[in-house]
Amino acid sequence: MATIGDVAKLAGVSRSTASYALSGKRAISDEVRDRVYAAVRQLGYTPNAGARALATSQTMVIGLLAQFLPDEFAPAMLQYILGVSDSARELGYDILLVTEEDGTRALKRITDSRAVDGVVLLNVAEDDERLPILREAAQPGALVGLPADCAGVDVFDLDFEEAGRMMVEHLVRLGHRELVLVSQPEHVVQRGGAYVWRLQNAALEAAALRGVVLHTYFGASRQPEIGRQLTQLLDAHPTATGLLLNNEAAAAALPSVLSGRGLRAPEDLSVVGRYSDEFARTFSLPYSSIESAPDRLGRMAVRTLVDRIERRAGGPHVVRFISPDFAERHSTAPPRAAGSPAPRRDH
Amino acid sequence: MATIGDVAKLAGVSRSTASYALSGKRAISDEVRDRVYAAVRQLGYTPNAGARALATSQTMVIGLLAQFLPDEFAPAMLQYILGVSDSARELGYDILLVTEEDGTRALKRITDSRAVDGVVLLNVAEDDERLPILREAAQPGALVGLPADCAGVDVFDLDFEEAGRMMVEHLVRLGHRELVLVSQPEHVVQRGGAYVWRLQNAALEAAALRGVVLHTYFGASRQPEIGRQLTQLLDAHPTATGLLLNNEAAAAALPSVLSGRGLRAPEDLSVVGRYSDEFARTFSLPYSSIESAPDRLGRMAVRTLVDRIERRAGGPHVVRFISPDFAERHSTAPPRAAGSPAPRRDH
DNA sequence: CTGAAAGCGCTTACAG
DNA sequence: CTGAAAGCGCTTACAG
Repeated sequence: MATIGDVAKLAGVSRSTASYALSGKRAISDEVRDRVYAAVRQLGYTPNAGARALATSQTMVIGLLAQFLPDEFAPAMLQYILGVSDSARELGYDILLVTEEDGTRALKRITDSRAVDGVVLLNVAEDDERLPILREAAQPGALVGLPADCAGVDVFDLDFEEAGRMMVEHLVRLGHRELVLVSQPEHVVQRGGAYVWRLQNAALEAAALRGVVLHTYFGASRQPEIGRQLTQLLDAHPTATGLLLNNEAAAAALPSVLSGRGLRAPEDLSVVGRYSDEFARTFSLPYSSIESAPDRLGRMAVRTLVDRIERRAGGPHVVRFISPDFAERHSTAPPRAAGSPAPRRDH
Repeated sequence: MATIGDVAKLAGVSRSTASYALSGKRAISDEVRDRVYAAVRQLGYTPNAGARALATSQTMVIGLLAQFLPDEFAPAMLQYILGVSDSARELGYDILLVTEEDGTRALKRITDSRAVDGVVLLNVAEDDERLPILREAAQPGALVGLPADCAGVDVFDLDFEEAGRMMVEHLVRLGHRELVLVSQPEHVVQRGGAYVWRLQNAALEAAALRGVVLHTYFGASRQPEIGRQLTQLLDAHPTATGLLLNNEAAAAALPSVLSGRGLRAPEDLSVVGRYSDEFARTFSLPYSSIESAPDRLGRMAVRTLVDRIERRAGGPHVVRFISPDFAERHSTAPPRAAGSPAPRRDH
C-alpha cells in the first residue's frame, strides 16, 4: 500500500508538502497541488487510519454502546443504531459497535485505548454503571435515555411525561372514562428504566386531574407471556374503553390478542401505543402512537457529540427532551357506550 | 493518559522490557514482570490502539458491512449483526459497523485506510459489487450469502436447496398434494438474492418428483402489501392445504391474515416458514420453520475470518452450507380432507 | 534476561 | 510557498 512518502516522491515534493496539499492546511501552489493529486490517484493512496490517529489524536470513530438485554425488545433498539450510524457517517465518523454484556468494561476498553473520539450510550439506566467510567474518560459522551445524574454528559430523551399526558388527554377528550396502561416489565424499571415511571406517573396525574380511572400494569417483554397478560387485563377490566401501551412487545402482540377476542380498534377498544413509526410499519401495527423518534434522538446525540469532539462546542452540557408527536392511525374513537361493558368473544 | 514510557520509568526498566513484559513475547524475570504489572495498575495504563495498530499492522477490528435495503426486513438482519459482534468480541476483536448505502465505497474506505484487519459482508448478492473491491483489498473477507463467484473469499450460507426440499417433503409426507410457496420480493431476486431461486427451484423439483402441485409467488417485504397478497393467494388457491414461506415479512403478517379469515394452523392450513428461532419468538410466530441460523452463520464467518487474519489458516478458501434444522412448532398436520376446499370465512 | 534504537505512517510546529 | 525534522506511542529486530 502506498504511503504519503510514495506520493511525495512521485510528485517530487517533500512529505510535508504532500500532506499539506491533501489537508489544505496551508497554501500550496496550484502546480504542486496538481502533481500531488495526480500521484495520489496514480498510486491509489489512502491515508493509514492508525498512523493518522496517532499523529492527530483523532480516530474519526465514535463508539456506540448498545446492550441487548434479554428482557428488552431487540428490534426497537435497531432504529437507534441506524440513526446513530447514518448520521455519524454523514459527519465523517465511523461506528465502533459494542454489544458486550459488560458495558462498563467495554466502555473502559475503547476509551482508555483511544480507539474512539467519543461515545454514544444507548439504553441508559437511571443509575447507569457506565456513567462513572464515561466521566473519567478523556472523550465526550452523549446519552440516549435519562439518568439520575446528567453531569458531564449530553443527554437526549423523549419527553415521557408529556407522552403520558398526551395519551391520557387524547382519550379523555374523546370521552373515555376508564383506561388501562401497560408499561414495560417491572425489572426494566428496577434496572433503572426511569422513563417507565416518568410516563406512568404523568399519565396517572393527568387521569386524576380529569377524574378518569387509569389502571396501570407492568407487562412482560416476551411472547407468549405478554399475550396472556393482555388477555387477562382485558378480562379484568371489561368496562375499560381505552388501552395505552408503553411496551413494544405488548403492542406487537395486541393484534392477535384482539382478533382472538373478536375485538377491533377503535370500534370496541381505543388503543394508543408508544413506539416509532418504523416499528409500526415493521410490525404492521394499526394503532395510533406517540412517536418515540429513535432516529431523531440518535441523530441529535451524534450531532452534539461531534460538535463537542471538534471543540465547536466546549460549553455547558445539555439535557434535551424531544416533544412527542402523535402519529394518527385511527385506532381511537369515542367509547361505544359509556359505562356499558365492552363486547366479549361470543363463546 | 499514561504511555508505555511512563510505565517503564515507574518500573525502572526500558520501554522494550515493559512492552515484552506485557506481551509475554520474550522471557522476563519474575521480579521485573511484577514491577511492570504494578506500574501498569498504578497508572491505569492501556496501550494506545492507534499506536499499536501502526506498529503491528493489526487493528484488532473487523469491519461489518450491513446494508439495510428498504425492501428487506430489517429485524431479520439484526441477528446476523449480533452473532458477528458477539463472536468477534470473544476472539478479541471489535466491530466497525458500516451501514452506508454505498457499500463499495465504504468497503474501499475501511480496507484502504487499514482501519480493519478483515471484513464480514452481510446480505451478499449473486453478483455483489463489493466483491471486486474485497478481492483487491489486503485484508481477508468472509461472506454470509452465496455469490456467483466465490474466488478469494470464505463463504457461508444456509443450504437453501435443502431447505426448499425439506419444506416440500415434510408436507408431502403428511399427505398434502397442493402447496403454495411465497418467496421474497422479485426485486430482491433481481438484485441478486440467488438464495430465493435456490430454495424455490429445489422446492419445485421436489414437488415434481413427488407429483404434487406447488404454486410459487414473490411476495412484498412490507406491510400492508404482503398482507393483501397473502389474502389474494389464499383466495386464488382454495384447494391448497399447505403454505410455505421464504419471506420474513409474510411470516410476520400471516397470523393476522389467518385470524382475519377465521383460519387456524394446522387445523385449516399447514404452514412452514424459513426464519430464525429468535425471529419466531420476537414476532410470536406459531409456525414450524426451517431454522435460518443467522447467529451460527455469523459465528462461523467470524471464526474463519479471524483464523485467516491470524495466519493460522492461509489455506484454500471455503464455501460452506449449513444444513437447515427443522424447528417444530406444530403448525403442520395431515390435510383436513384431501381435495376438499379449505374452510372459508363465514360471511 | 535486558536495553538502545529503528521504524510503523502520518501531522505539524519550526525555519527559510 | 516549501522542506527537514521531531514526535505521536507502540513493537521488535539487533546487541549484549
